[in-house]
Amino acid sequence: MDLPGYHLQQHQPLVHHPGNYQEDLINLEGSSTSQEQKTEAESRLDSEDSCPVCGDKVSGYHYGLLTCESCKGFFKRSVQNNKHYTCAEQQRCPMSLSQRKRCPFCRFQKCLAVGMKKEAVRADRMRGGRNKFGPLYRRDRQMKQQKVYHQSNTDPYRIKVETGQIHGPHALNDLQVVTSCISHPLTSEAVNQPHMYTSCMGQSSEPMSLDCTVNTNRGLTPPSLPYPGLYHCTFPGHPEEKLEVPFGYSPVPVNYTVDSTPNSSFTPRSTLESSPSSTKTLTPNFLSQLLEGEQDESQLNAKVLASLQREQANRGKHDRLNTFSIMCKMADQTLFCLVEWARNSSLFKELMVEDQMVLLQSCWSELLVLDHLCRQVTYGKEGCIYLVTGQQIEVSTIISQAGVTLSSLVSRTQDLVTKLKALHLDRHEFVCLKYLVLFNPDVKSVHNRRQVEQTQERVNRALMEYTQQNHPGHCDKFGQLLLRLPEVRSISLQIEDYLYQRHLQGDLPCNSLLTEMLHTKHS
DNA sequence: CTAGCCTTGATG
DNA sequence: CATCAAGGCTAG
Repeated sequence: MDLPGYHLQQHQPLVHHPGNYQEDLINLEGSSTSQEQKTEAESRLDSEDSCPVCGDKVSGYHYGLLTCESCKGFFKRSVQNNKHYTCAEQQRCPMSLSQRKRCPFCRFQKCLAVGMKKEAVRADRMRGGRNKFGPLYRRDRQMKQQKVYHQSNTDPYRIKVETGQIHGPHALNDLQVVTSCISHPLTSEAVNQPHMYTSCMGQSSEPMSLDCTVNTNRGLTPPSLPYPGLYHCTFPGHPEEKLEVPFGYSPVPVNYTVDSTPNSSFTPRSTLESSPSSTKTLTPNFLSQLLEGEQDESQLNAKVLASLQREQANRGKHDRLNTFSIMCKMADQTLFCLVEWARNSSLFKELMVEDQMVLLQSCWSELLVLDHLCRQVTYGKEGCIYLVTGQQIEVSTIISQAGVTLSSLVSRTQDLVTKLKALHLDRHEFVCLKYLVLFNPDVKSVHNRRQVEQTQERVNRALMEYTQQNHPGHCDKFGQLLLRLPEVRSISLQIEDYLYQRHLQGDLPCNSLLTEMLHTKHS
């Protein structure tokens, strides 16, 4: 079995057998030999100083980060000679010690994706001395030292998992830990924060049916509504939560006008109710009501994690989901929650169902990206990605094991996280951005364009007032937030392309809302 | 073209 | 003066 996109083998130059996810899982179940354990430990130690581009031995900081000598030279030649390579494949060639020579295009792309800096190649070819990245290297070194100290002392992930298993310290990388948590609920319970196992665990202990109603109703739905999954589905892990909207039902009269009843379903609320902040905006209740639809993160974590664990448990030992599939399932369930969020939103309910569908079809990936970004800004630690299950993966682990496209996606997204963290994006602003993305009047085939437009403008105004009132010192936070949206869109489009490619290769788990969304756009 | 080794020179 | 990231050189 191979692990598409996660070229584990590149990363483990000393491993005798190529990286094999299924084997990793089996090993975790206690069948690994001491030889295998040794190689895993070796590979873990290797990953500490292996080149993020090809996995070879690091020779020092070059052009912005720790790389090997050959990638340093390759990057230098490429930039100095202004090389323009082309890829004979799909621009996602694997990069490893043995394969790095095959495709200079993908190698160079990966160099850029992991963060090698063209600016560090000197135009004047001056030798010796230091450049402006000197301080960066020093900080990086300090950070790495702190991280090693932190991990060996306080990181609950590694310590708990490893004491639970037979492995010595650093035997597992983050991805293996995350996936093994899903495969071994008992282990992960010890691994994750205790608060995650409070409210949701008992809700549905029966086996999940992932091929819930997402696709099975396809034949029964009217042809005019090409998108059965969107409105006929249950949360994968919660069959009892059946939330179906009859297709003929439209909550708003056809002759709806915004001016006569601008927010019929948006009644002002008592001030006794939990208002998350003391905002003195003209529309404080409007914002707090937008915020009401937000799901509690720890409940969401537990729900998704439990659902994935159930799915994995129901699979045969040799039928386990691989890392990529697990990530897809996470995205799929997040997507499901986002669709639910929209459908439960009073503003959204005011739209006609057809418009609801085209809006969601148009912006689902942007909502996913926004949701991910908010999670990182709120919970993500420096250099880590916080998953919807509450688990964390180090960015460097992903980048070192991912293909070119995925690496660049992760890098772009992390750059955006950094910018949003610097802006101190809060929950109110995040909700507004979600609504701004959802109510996009430029979507083709929206019937009631004016209604969408006016809602978007209303949210936009609320966001502007909120940022001005709550961050008066931060000049133009509003504008800065809006300026991030084009990048969100761009990333989401790249993700759609990537996922569709993987889907065509049969890498995506079937029967998912995700694949259905991808199909709708490409049909 | 690749990649290992060599030379250079600002920085602390 | 040691360090170490730049660029240079060259056999394969």
